[in-house]
Amino acid sequence: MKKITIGEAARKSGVKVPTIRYYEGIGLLREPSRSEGNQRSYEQSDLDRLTFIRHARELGFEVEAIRTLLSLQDNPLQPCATADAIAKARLIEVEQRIRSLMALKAELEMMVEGCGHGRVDQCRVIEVLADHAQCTHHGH
Amino acid sequence: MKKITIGEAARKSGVKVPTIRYYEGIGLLREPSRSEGNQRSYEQSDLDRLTFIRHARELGFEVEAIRTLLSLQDNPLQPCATADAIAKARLIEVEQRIRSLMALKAELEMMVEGCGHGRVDQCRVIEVLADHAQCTHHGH
DNA sequence: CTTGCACCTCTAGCCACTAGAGGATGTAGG
DNA sequence: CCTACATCCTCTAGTGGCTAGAGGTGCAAG
Repeated sequence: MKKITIGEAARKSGVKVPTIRYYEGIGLLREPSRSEGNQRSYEQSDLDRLTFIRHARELGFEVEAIRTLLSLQDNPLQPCATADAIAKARLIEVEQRIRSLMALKAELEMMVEGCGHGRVDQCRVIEVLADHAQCTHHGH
Repeated sequence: MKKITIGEAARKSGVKVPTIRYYEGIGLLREPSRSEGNQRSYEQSDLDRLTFIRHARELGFEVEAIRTLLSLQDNPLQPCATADAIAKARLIEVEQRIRSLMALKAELEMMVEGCGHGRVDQCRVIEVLADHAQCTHHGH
């Protein structure tokens, strides 16, 4: 089994070196064995775990959720209801966030389109910010 | 001019009491006058400013951007190109974020739909997280 | 043997708040 | 006037998820 340095692990997993050490610190990643000179030495399974973590982070899962998902991965005979629930909860969050951002987009477009590039006292951007009643979307 | 306490200002502006003090600390809000007992006393103009700030924060503008927008509001004879640029930059950010979230949504839906509610070793959620190659969207 | 990069630990900083301790003030009722 | 009790005050520290930097050690190529 060949030794993988932290730098190599970073390149292969796409997780930055300090972030790998951080994940070890918070217990997402096991403490790897060390070389004689006290340098971390990883195996393929660590790379897999790092890739899992990176992917989950990109999907916006919080570290605590990832901790749960990893422990599920480590116990493959358990029912997957928990994993399902975590993913569903995240899906709902994402859907809400999209809706909210669409409303913001509409409002920002209104501001930008209405800007006549004149002076601030006629600027739609400042005006809309100052007067919330002008928003078409009142969800916020 | 009637005195507005910080609690009233919070209720009327929708900005929480500690956040108002925080905004004062970072110089977004002027230091208000004080009562004899050293309690903050606000005016209508402070409420307007707080509402402006809250609205801008809801639109996702960063505090530094808001600082700039507020200084523009204070100098209405300036050209509004800066305000326009800030709003446009934020619009582009929002559009990118929406695109990215749509991709995440698709991926999460795939995970959730594929989950047969069986055991973890057949769970699509865990599987997709572990194997990035299964993603249809490779933007991340 | 030296150069220079990658590694080590540790602390502090980022953003925009939020929480809590410990104490002072203001107000309504008795 | 006294007593509750909410609200206010300042100050420090914590949140999440890293990131930056200081100050030092290991290791491989030339």
